[in-house]
Amino acid sequence: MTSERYNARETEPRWQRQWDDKAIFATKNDDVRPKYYVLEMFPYPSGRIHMGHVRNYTMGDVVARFQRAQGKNVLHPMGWDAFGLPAENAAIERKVAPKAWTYDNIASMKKQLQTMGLSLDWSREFATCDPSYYKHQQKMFLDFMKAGLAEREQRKINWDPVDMTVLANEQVIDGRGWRSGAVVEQREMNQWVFKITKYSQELLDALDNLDRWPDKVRLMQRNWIGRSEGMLVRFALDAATAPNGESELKVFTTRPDTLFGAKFMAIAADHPLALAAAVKNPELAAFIAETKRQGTAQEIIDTAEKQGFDTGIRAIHPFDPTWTIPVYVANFVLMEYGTGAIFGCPAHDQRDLDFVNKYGLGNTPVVCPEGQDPATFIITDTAYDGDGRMINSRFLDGMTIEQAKAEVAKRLEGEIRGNAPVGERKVNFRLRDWGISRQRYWGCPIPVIHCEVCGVVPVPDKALPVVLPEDVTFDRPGNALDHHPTWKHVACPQCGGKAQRETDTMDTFVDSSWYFARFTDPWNENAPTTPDVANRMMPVDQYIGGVEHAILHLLYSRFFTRAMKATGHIGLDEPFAGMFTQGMVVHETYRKADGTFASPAEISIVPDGDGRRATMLDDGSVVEIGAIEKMSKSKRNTVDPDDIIGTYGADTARWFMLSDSPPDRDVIWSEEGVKGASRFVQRLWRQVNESAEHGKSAPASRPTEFGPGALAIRKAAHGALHKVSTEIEKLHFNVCLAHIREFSNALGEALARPGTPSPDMAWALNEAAVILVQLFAPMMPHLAEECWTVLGQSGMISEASWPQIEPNLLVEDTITLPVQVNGKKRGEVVVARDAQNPEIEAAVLALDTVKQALDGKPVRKIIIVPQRIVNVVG
RNA sequence: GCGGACGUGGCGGAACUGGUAGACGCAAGGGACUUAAAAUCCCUCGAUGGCAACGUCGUGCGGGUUCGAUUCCCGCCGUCCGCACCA
Repeated sequence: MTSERYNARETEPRWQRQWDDKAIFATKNDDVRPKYYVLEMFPYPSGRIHMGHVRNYTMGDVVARFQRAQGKNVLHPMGWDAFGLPAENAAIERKVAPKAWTYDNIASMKKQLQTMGLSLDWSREFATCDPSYYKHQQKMFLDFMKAGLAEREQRKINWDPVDMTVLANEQVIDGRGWRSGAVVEQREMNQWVFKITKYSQELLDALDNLDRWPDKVRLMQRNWIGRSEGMLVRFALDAATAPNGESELKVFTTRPDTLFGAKFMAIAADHPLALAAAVKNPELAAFIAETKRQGTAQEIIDTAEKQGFDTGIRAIHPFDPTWTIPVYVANFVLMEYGTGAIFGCPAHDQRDLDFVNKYGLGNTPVVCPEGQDPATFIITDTAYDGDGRMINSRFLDGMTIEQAKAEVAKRLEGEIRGNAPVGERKVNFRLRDWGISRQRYWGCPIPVIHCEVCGVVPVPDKALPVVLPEDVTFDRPGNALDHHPTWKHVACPQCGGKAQRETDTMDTFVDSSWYFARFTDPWNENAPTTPDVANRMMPVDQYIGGVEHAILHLLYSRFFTRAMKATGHIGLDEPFAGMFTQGMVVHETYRKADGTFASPAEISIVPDGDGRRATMLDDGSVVEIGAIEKMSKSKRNTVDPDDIIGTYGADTARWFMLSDSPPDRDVIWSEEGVKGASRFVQRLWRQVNESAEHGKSAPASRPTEFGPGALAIRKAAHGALHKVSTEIEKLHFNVCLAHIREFSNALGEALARPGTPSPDMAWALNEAAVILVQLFAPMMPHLAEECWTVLGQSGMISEASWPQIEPNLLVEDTITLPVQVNGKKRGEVVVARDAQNPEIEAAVLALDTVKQALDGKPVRKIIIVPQRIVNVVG
C-alpha cells in the first residue's frame, strides 16, 4: 500500500514523452480497421490557449481515446487557422512581421496544448498560412472559377471603416463589424464571390439528413437560407406617368392571393425605377438620398417610421387594366431581397397597414376569417394574417388562401405580355452569395491577374502558389499588399503585356472551409486532397466547437465540400456527419471598490455567514463578488490553463471541465470545483494502489465462484462499464463522470471492509480497479497510465481495448419493485426477476402499508409494469 | 415582431420510452483522527409536522389527459439564444 500522493507534475510529462516516442497517436491512412474521424475546431493562434480551448480539446480527446479503445482507426489531427487581422494589428502595434508573430504564437500554443496530454496526430499539423496549404486553396479557387462557382461582380458590399475591409453578410452583427464593432457602410465594389446560392435548395434539403447535428444549428441554418415560395409578378406601368424607357415593375410576393387588396406599390431607394423617376424630381431625389443615408442599421430600423414618397408613377393592376396603383419609394423596402419592390396589401400585412394609415391610402380586406360576416369585417389598425375565405376579390371570392394562390398563379402564368408571362411561381432565398474579397495583407492571395488587354486572367497552375511577399510595411492604413512597390506588377500570362496582380486576399473563412479535408492527406504536394484517401477518411464523424460558428463556418464548409465535389477534389457532400456545439467557460467576476475588476488570482475568498466574502490579497480591501460571465480579458475573470495545469495537473483540469455541466451548456469554472476534481484524482490513486495490493494475493485465474461481496463489486464494475459506454457515445460526459464516481464510491466501501479479503474478493477488487482505470482513462489519461502500471497490466492503456462487459452481471436475480397505491409510493416488494403477475400481486397485497393505504377499500385494479413498478388502484 | 430552447434543493446538475424526483459533485453544518493545521474518514443536508415510526407538500404558475406527469396537451409568467423593415 502506498501513502504517497500522486504527483501529476512528475508523471504527466513522462507519459506525454512516451506517447510521443512511440507515436501511438499517428494515424495510418491504409489501416484496415474502421475509421473514426474526430475533430475540434482548430484554434486561431492568438498567442495563448484559453479555457475554452481546454474544454473543446478535452471533449474531443475523450471521444478520440474512447473510439481508439473501441478498435477504430482514429484520426484526430490539429492545425492552425492562422490568417487574419490580429497579425496585422500586431505588426502595426509592435513592429513584428505578421508571419513571425503568427509562427511564434503557434510554437508557444503548441507547447501549451502538449501539456494537456491530447491524443493528437501532430504529424499532420499545418497552418493555413503555410504556402504549402494555401497553394491548394488557390488551385481550388481557379477550379471554382472554371466551374462557375467563383465569379467577379460589382455588388453592394458591407464596408468596415475601421478594419478597412469588406465583410460578408454573416460577419455583420446588428449593423456592425463582427470584429471591429464599427458601424458598417454600404459601398459598391468589385468583389470575388463564391456562388453559394447555387446550392441554396440543396444546403437546405440536406439539413434533414444531418441527424447527428443539434436541432438548434440546423434551424439556424434553415432560417439563414430563408426559403420562401411565392410569385414574381410583372406590373405594367401607366405610360403617361412612367419615366422614359420604363414600362413595368417586377415584384416578388408570397401572397399573390391578396392582389385585389393592393393599395400601393413600394420600391427600394436604390431601385432603378426610383433613380429614373428622381431625375426630374428633386424632392424625390432628396428623399432617396436621405433614405440611403439612414441605411439599415439596427437603431434606425427600430426607431425610424415607415416613410414613403409618391413617385407619381402609376402601376396597372394585372387583373384590371383600368385599376391604377400608386408607386412609392419606401424606406423599408430592401433592394437586396426579392426584386427590391413590393405591392402592399394593407389589410393583411401590419407594416403595409401602418404605411397606408400614415398616407391615407385606405384598405380593403380580401381574406375573411371563417365564421365572420364579410359585411362587418373591417380592418382599422391591426392587420389580419390568419386563415379564411377570399372576399372582395372577384373570381377568387369564396376560395381558401391556397386555392386563391393557385388560381392567381394559373391565370398570370397563362397571360403573356411581351414574350413572357405576367407572373411566374418563384422560390426566393434570403441567402446571398459569399463575398470573399478582403482588402487585407495577411490572407490567401486571390490568384488572378488583371490585364489591360485580356481582362481577368487566372494565374497558371505552374505559377502557384502566389506567395505573400514578406517585405511589407504597415505605416499607413489599408492593404499592405496593394502598397507593396513591386509585388503586384507582373506580366500578363496570356499576352505578356503589363498587368497587375489582384491584391485582395480571401476571407479567412475560406481557409477553414476545407482544412478538415486537407488533414486526410496533408503530405500531398500536388493536389488539395488525395480523393480516394479523403473519401475513405471523411466525413468527420464527430466535429466539436462553439455555437458561434453555427452559421458562418459550418455553412461555408458545407458549401465548400460541395464545390470540391463539383471540381473533383472529394466525393461527398457533407463534411460533418456529427456536430456538437459545446458551451462556454464562465467565471465569477470580482469588482473592486473603485469599480475596476480584480482577477481571481488577486483575491481570496472565505465563507461568511450564508455567503462568501472576497478580499484583495495585497491590501485586504473588500471585493464585490459579481455576475458569472464568459471569461474575458476586459472582465479580468480569466484563468490561465498553464497555471491550472502547473498547479493541479492536466488530468485534474480535464476532469473538472467535464464534470459539472452538460457539455453543451456553460460550465462555471470555480476553484472549489477544481479542488474537488483534484481530491478525486488522489482518491483514485489510493484506491487503485490498495486494489493492486489485494490483486497480488488474488488467484491467477478467474475464480469459478464469487461470494456475495465479490459479486456485488463485480456488478458495480460491469454496471458502470455499461453506463459509461453508452453515455460517452452520446457525449454526456457529466453523466459518465457521475457513474465513474458512483463506482469509485462502491469500490471504496468494498476496500474499507475489515480483514483480509477472500481470494475471490481479492480477484474481484483487482478486476474492479482495472475496469475503473479504463473507464476514466479517456478523461485522465496520465493518471490512467500510471495506475495501469501499478496494476501490472502490460503495454500502455492508451493502446488497450475497452473492457468486455459480462452481460449476466447486468441482470439481477431478484428485483425490488416500488409499490404505489393510487399513484403514491407506499412500499416495496422484492420478487424474482421472472416472477409472474399473480405472484407479484399476492406479495403486494400482503404488504401492511398497502392494506393501510387502501383503508378497507376494495382493489379495483393492479397495474404491473414489468421490471418497473406496481400500482394498486383502490 | 418572428422562430427556438430552457425553468428541478443554497449552487451545478441527474432521472430510460409516462413509472421510487433530487444520482454525482460543490457549498454548508456536525463529528473522528491530530498538540495544531493540512490531508483523510464518518454523519446530516428540498420544505413542513413529529421524540420517533411516519405523514403532508414539493420539479416556474394555472388547468387537462392518465392508475400514475419533471416527462404528454392547452393557457400564462420568466430567462436565455438566433433572425429581424424578408415582401
